[in-house]
Amino acid sequence: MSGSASLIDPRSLELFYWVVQLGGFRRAAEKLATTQPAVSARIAGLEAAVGVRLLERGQRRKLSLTPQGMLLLGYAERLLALQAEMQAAFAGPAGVQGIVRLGVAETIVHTWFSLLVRRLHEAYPLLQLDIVVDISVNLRAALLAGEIDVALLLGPVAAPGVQDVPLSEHALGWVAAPELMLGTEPLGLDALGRVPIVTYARETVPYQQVRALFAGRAAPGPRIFANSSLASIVRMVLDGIGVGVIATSAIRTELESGALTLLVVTPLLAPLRFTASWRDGPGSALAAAVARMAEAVANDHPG
Amino acid sequence: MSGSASLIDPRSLELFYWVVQLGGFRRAAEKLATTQPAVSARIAGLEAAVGVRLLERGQRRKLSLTPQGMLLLGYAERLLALQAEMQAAFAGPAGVQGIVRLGVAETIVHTWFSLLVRRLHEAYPLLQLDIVVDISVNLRAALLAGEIDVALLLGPVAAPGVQDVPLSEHALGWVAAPELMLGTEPLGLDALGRVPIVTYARETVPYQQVRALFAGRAAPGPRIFANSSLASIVRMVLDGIGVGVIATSAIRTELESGALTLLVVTPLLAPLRFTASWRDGPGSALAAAVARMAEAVANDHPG
DNA sequence: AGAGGTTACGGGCAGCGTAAGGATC
DNA sequence: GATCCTTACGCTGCCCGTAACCTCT
Repeated sequence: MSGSASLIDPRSLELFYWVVQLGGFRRAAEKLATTQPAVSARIAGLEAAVGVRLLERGQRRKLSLTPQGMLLLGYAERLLALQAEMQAAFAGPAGVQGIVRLGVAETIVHTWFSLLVRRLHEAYPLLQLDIVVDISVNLRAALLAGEIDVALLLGPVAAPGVQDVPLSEHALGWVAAPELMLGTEPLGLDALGRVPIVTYARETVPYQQVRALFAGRAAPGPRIFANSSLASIVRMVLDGIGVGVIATSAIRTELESGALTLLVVTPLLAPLRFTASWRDGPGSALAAAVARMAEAVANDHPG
Repeated sequence: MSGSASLIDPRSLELFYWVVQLGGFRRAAEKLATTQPAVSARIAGLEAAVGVRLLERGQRRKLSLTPQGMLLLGYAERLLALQAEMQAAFAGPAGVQGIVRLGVAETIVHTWFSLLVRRLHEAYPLLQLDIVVDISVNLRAALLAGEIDVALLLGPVAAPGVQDVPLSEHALGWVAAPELMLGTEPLGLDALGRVPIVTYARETVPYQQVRALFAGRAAPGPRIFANSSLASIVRMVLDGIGVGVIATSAIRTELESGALTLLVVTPLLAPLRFTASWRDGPGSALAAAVARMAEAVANDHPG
């Protein structure tokens, strides 16, 4: 009957845990930095070991747990928690090692992100980072899909199993190259509507904010140049293509050198509120440490 | 400093646990069916992983734990207990597998032992047995040294960490070949003292009992042939060398066929009280199962 | 001198990755 | 057709066992 062949391998158990958490073999393979066939084989081995099916991978491309799978998942969680506790008890900060997949919004890349990386490297010399830069909406999806472990994004993510800690606020500013000669007087929306507005990509908060400002006005909406690359946006504004809506903290150098000037505009744009967000659970200690470090660095460098 | 190289391997943790429990690398290697170099390597790996020494193997050929070793041992116990619980939850009886090193007193070998083996094989088809037959005093030492997992011996062992369950009693009988013509009348010690007495080895309970019977008597003590092999003892008695002191249950066939006759002797010898004894602790479930099975079989076959 | 632990070295095998094959929407 | 899981296969690298060496009683 139940051909219980070998003993339950703790290593496979971790894989099983992540397969369930992330809802797929492929996801788990990514998370654990291996390949899908390896995951298949290990899960198959686990099922052989317990003698029954653990996962129903049949219908609607959705994985579901068998009753025994539920039972095993419970043990897996307890075992992983205990292991994590043990590792933590022995590995001082200098001994911590592992891979953290970190998603970062571009604004943060252009402010204090490299400082965070440096601090992390000092505190955890063995830590490896896989860095993905993308817009917040994509980072959020990636975090929920388990493709990244921590995200520094416009948050909070506010999803079950995800922790958020607030980082510093970054004010959005209207900026332009001096050659546009928009002056230093307060400007209204009418004045702005006549030049192109250069800002972040279509799915982002700043883009939506700008769009909302002009919505419902009689005058025709402004031309908005959405751009997924912050460096590119800055270039365009420097070149006088239009006015930019950019987090001022990301262009501190250009503002201080006078290459860009800050316009006084009413109404104000709401500041960007970033969070460090990570999936909670066993083994999330590293992710949490990264998030906490980000919090500390952000506090040292207010937007 | 602490060159924390890799993660703590649960497999090595089990080895570490047994090294501490059994007080030596060699013992642990035996227990886990591997070699001493393998144990050395794994412990060294473990110490590299946590970055500190776990065992002091210096002085007086005695292993002692460092403080970190104590800490790790605690985690090892918790982890192993959890693993054992998980295995038990999944492995129905038919799925149980493992190796049990079983020590057996020879008297039991000659009564119901083969039935026990058969029952065990039926109940746990994947169970492997390593059987050692020896006299009880040696079995006790082997059990305490961790060289065997369960012993069926003249008990109880009555040591910390060792569980005892009583098995059936086996009466010791005075027996002789009919040709000796000792009759069916009650015999006294004087009559017995004139013929050699054949019984178990010098370190055994029956030998000591016989010796004690004649101690303090004026008459010269009897000649006692101590023999470590029960088969050999029976052979000698069958051949008329002398009278035997043997557990009657072990020579049921010979008594029923009339090849040996039971003598009526006063005073009576105390019956042999066997126990099934095993080391308690994580992973002892199999050993306990064997002991319980022995108890059941013994109850079915009273001495 | 003998038991216990370490070091050195060769071979076997588990488990991984690549690549091709279904199945299901 | 795209996505996800499974199967097939060759290979690497880990870990074990054998053997020689060291150390302490």
